Amino acid sequence: MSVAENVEPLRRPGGRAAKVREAVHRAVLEAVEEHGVDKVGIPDISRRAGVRDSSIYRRWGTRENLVLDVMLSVSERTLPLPDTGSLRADLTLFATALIAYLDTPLGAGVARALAFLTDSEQVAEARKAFWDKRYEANQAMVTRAVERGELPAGTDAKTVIETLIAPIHFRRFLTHEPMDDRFVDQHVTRVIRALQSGPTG
Amino acid sequence: MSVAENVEPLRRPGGRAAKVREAVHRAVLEAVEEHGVDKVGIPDISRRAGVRDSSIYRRWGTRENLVLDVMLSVSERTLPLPDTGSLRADLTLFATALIAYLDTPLGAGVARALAFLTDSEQVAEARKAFWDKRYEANQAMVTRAVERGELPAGTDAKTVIETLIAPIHFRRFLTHEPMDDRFVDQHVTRVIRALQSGPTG
Amino acid sequence: MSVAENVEPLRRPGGRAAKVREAVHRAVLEAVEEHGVDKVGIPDISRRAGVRDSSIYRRWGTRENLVLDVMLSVSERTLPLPDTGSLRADLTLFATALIAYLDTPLGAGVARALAFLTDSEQVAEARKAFWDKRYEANQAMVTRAVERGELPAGTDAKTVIETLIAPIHFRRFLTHEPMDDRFVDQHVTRVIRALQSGPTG
Amino acid sequence: MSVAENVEPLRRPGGRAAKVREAVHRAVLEAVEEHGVDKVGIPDISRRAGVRDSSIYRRWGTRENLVLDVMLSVSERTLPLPDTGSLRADLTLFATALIAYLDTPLGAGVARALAFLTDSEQVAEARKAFWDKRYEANQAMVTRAVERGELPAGTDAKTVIETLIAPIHFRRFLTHEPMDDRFVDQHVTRVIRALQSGPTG
DNA sequence: GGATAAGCGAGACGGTACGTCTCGTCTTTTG
DNA sequence: CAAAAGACGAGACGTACCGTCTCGCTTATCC
Repeated sequence: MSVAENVEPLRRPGGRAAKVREAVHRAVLEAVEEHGVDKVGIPDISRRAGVRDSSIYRRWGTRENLVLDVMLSVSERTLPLPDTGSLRADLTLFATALIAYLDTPLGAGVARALAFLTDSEQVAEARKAFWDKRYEANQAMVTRAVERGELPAGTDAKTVIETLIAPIHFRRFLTHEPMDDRFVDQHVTRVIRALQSGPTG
Repeated sequence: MSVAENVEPLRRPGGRAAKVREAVHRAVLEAVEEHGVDKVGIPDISRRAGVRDSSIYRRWGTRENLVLDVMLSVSERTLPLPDTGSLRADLTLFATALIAYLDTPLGAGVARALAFLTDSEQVAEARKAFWDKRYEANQAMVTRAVERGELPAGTDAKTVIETLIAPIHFRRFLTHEPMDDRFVDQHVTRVIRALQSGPTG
Repeated sequence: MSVAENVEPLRRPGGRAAKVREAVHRAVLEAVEEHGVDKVGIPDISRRAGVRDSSIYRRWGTRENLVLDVMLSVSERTLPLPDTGSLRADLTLFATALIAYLDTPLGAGVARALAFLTDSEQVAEARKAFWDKRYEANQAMVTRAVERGELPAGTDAKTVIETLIAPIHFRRFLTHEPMDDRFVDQHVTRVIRALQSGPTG
Repeated sequence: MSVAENVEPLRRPGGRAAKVREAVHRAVLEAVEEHGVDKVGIPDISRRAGVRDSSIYRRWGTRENLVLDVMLSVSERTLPLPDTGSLRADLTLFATALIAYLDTPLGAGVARALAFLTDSEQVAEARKAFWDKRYEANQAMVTRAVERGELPAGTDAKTVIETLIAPIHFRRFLTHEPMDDRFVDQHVTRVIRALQSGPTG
């Protein structure tokens, strides 16, 4: 049971309810892009959307629910799934796109929201769903590499993706270190090595 | 010039100033451990420390400054620097300790604070200092491995540490996936492979 | 447009808004009577009225607005309008009543508030309205005296009242000299003489 | 026992004590002229005078004492004592000068301070002294008029002055109505009439 | 198509955090 | 050791935000 379903009264599209929902969603995205996810306040949203704050509270209950709902509805926008015929090129492209996306207020907002919203049943669920989808979406990239013999048979797609994206998120959100093409290149090299069979220390 | 220096009037230890400082620091740590870093409010701190909120504002100016100061003053507590004679064992021990530390309210608090405090000159500085120290503290582990021939000559210590800790932080703060010994073992294996010379895709 | 109108959301009497308003007004009057108008603080009012300070700020914005609003709403309570058939008796009665009223915490409070509130558009307006009403309310006293021939035709009512009340306020607020019946008697005598035609030096 | 004596440690003039005193006095006058007597704050004074606030507190104890002390030391500046040979002209000149003086920040400040400082033994004393001196200073004006036969023998000087200045203070401090030459002229006329023997209603 | 139920606009309010400012006291440091 | 320097305690002031509630009206839905 997703937050959205929990929270969204299913009404005929185009009706008043839908209009309010869209206006508010748009407003939240706008606000997130401007000030970051933890500065988004209901009054601001209310003004931007031209919707009374009481209506927002009636529908979403709390700021957190609202933000979460919007973030999830937006998490659909998946990153490009490269298919160049080479694992190295695929990973490089994907990493570059991810870095660019995370520099987007939206990209950063979604990740931050998922990461740092106060924990609750719903948030945990939403988070899991989000990352599951992320991992799943990029499975093909790995499958193809295995088929091409670039990765050992039985390689776990999720592990590959995680190994690839973890340091990127780490730099982006924890250390705030910049990432240039050189970093991406070396990082991809390490990822590929990490996934080969070979010496284990 | 660190935040702490910027903010702390250097007075004779044991004097009133020092007493207030200590009480407030203790209170912040307590509060961080209880509710997490972003729920720490001045009134709460004020009550816990038995220090007037106005005194806190006089000294630290804003909540953010205060939290940052405390987090930094605590960042001294460095993690153990294992020296078992084997890179694999060293990394395993370190990773395990890190995971345990990050499950500590304090460990989580420090990282979250550094990661998510509203950006400012000071916060950026403090963050850089924190991570620099982290990386530097663990340099010996790598140096010794290189000397033992477990890692190629010229291996960058920072890269090793980053490769090791990034996925741990990623899981801890972004995906919130649990990490058991098996994960650590496989992860360390990947890290060691990643740092060898070998196929690059 | 008076402060009160500016500030008072006209809501259904008996509703919550009205209850809050009344509680606060009552509290302000109480406080004014106890400590004088310039010691009335929002926290005190808030406690007395059992109304959150934030609600008071929402409605009145500043302490000054609140005090002013209350003072004005109270300025309705007009002094008695004597009609004894004799100007001298009328003035004496009125002066005596005024002196008694100004010794009231409320009377003193209103006058002091009007006199010494920090100047602003609104305060100036309110002050003018207050005194206009005061002067107007007592016009009849003069009109009747003129009709009886006790004062020259064309005598300005406001001048009469001002001549009567100015020294009373002067003593009450500036010199703090006491005023007894003898003072009133002599004062009224001088007022009546002052308003006759006659030698002008 | 005056406030000043009570409060001023008698030190050698020209010494450091005297310097501080002068600087603070000057600062208070400056501040009074700029913002009015009830907005004068110790921090402001402290900055202006280049004297630590704690030094001010050590010497004067409270803001009120300080203001009072300064106001009194300044109350010496007496208004001109006209001597034109005509009561009417004397009163007109005096009234005009008074009005101008009360429009001065200093003039207004002194009167307001005396009128509205929180009541206390000392304030009451100081107030009485101030007005006594005021009345006394202008006695000659009346004496001469009596000698010239412009006022009845036995006319009380204080009454004359009070009758003259009360409405001026009333307008200046209570109603805030402006006073022009025409007002002064008519007012003086009324004062003179009021003090004659004649009909009393 | 008219009754009815759901939701919205409007406007407070309670509760609370934040940060600024002032007054007067107290301690620490310095000449 | 006394005055200067510098907090500190106490508390008012005003702003902003979150979440709740009430009331009246407009829409959508349903009989």
